[in-house]
Amino acid sequence: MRILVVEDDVVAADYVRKGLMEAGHVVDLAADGDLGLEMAKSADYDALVLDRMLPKRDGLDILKSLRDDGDKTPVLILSALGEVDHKVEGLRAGGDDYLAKPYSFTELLARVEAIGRRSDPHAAVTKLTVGELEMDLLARTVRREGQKILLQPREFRLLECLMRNAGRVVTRTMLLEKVWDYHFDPQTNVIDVHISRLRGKIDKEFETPLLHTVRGAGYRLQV
Amino acid sequence: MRILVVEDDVVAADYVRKGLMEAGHVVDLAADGDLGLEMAKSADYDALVLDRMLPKRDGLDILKSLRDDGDKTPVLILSALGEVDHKVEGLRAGGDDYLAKPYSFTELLARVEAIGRRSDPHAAVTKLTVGELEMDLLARTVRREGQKILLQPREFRLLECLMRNAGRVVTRTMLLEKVWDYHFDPQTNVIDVHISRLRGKIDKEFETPLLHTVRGAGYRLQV
DNA sequence: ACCAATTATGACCATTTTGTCATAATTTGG
DNA sequence: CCAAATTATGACAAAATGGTCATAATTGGT
Repeated sequence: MRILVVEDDVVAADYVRKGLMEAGHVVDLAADGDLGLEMAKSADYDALVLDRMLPKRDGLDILKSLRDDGDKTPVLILSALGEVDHKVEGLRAGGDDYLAKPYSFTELLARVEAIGRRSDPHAAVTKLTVGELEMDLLARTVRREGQKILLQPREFRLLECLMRNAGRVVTRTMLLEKVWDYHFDPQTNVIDVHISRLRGKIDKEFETPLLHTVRGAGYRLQV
Repeated sequence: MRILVVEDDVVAADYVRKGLMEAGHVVDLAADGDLGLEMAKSADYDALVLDRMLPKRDGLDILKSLRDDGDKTPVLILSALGEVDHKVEGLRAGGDDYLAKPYSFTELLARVEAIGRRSDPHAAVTKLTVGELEMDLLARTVRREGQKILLQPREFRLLECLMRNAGRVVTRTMLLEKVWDYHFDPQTNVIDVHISRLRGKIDKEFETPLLHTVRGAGYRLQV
C-alpha cells in the first residue's frame, strides 16, 4: 500500500514510517501542510495519515481541500486533542478515522490498513467508456452521446470485449474465445456478420466511427 | 441512509435508533446475532452498527461471515472492551471503525455517517446471496452450492428480483412490473410458468427449496 | 372429505436471436 | 490498374427463448 504521512514532528514521523514500512507498505513523508497537500494531490496514495496540527496548513484544511477536489483517498487523522468533539469535527470534515495521541503503533497500523483496505482493489468495474460510448455492465445498457442503443446479448458481449480492450487490436481468435467460447475456428464468418450488425447500431447513425477494421489482424475500438 | 443496528440491550438499541432516525436515517434493529446476520444478508444496508457481545452469535462472527460472502457494507463495531488490542482485532476482522462504550451519541452518529459516506454511493452491488444460492450480476452467473446453474435472461431477471427482496414476499404485481415491465395484468399465467421453470433449475436438484409459494400473495425466496 | 380457488407443469406455438451462405465491396501487392 | 485476398452485408434458415393454453396438482375453508 502507498501511504502518505503528513507529520511535522520528525521523531514521530520517522517512527511511523519505519513501522509502516516494516509492515510492507511504501511510505512518503511530508513535513508541513503545504507540501502534504501538494503531494497528496499529485500522487495516488492508498491512504493518508494526517496530523491535525501542522505548520503552514492545518490538517483539516488539507482534508477539506482534498474532498472538495473530489479526492476520496481514505484519511486517518492523528491528534493530540482527544476530545470527543474534535473527533467529531475531524470525521465530519471527511476523515475516515480519527486517532488520538498517544496511540500505540499497533493500533495505528490496524486502522490505516482498515481504511486503506476499503478502497477496494476488487471494486469491480461496472461501467465502460470509450469516447462518447458508454456501457453499463449492471444495467446491461449501452448509449452513445446519451442516446440508448439496444443490443442483442451476443452483440453486447462482442462490444464488451472490444471496449475492455479499447485502443488495442482484438483478434478474431480472441473474439471467438471470449465472445463465443469457441476454442477452434468455426470456419464461418460469424464474427464478420456480428461486427456488421454492431456497426449498424453503434456507428451508422453517428459522425465518426469507433469500430475500426485492422486488416489481417482483427478489430479495434477507438475514438 | 439505511442502517442496521445489531444490539441486544433494548435500552441502548432504542436510544441509538431514535437518535439515528432523528438524523434522518432509516433504522432497523436486530436483537441477536442470528437475526442480525440474516437481516444484514437479506437487505441492503448502507452501514451496520454491530455490538461486539451478542447472544447467539458474536459480533465479530457476523462481521467475518459477511466479509466471507463478499459483503462490503461498512461496519462500526461497538464494545464495552476499550482495550487497544480489541480495537485492533475488530478492525482486522474487517470492521471499518471501532467505538468503545461508553460513547457519546454525537460521536456514534459522526462515525456511522463517516463510514457510510465513504462506501461510495455509486459502488454498486455486484453479488447477491441467499443461503447457498449466489448470483453474480456482472458475470451473469448463478450457482447453488458452488455448482453453476444456467438461466435464461427472463429467469435471471426473475431470480434477481426475488433475491433482492429475499425474505420478503414479492407479489405478482411487483414481478410484472420489475421483471416484465408490464403495468397491467396480462391475464395469463406467465409468472406461474416462469416460476415453475426457475424452480426446476434452482430447487429441483437440491435438498431444501428456497423458492416458497405464499398462497394468495406471491412468492418468497428464503433459506 | 369435498369443493372452489389457486398454483404447478407439460405441450405447443410465435417470436426473437443467432448462425450460414451467397454475393458485393474493399483493400493490398504486383 | 488488376487480381487475389479479405471484409461487408442482405437474405435466409436454424435454434433458442418466451408466452399461451389445457390440464393436473395442491391448498384452504366448509
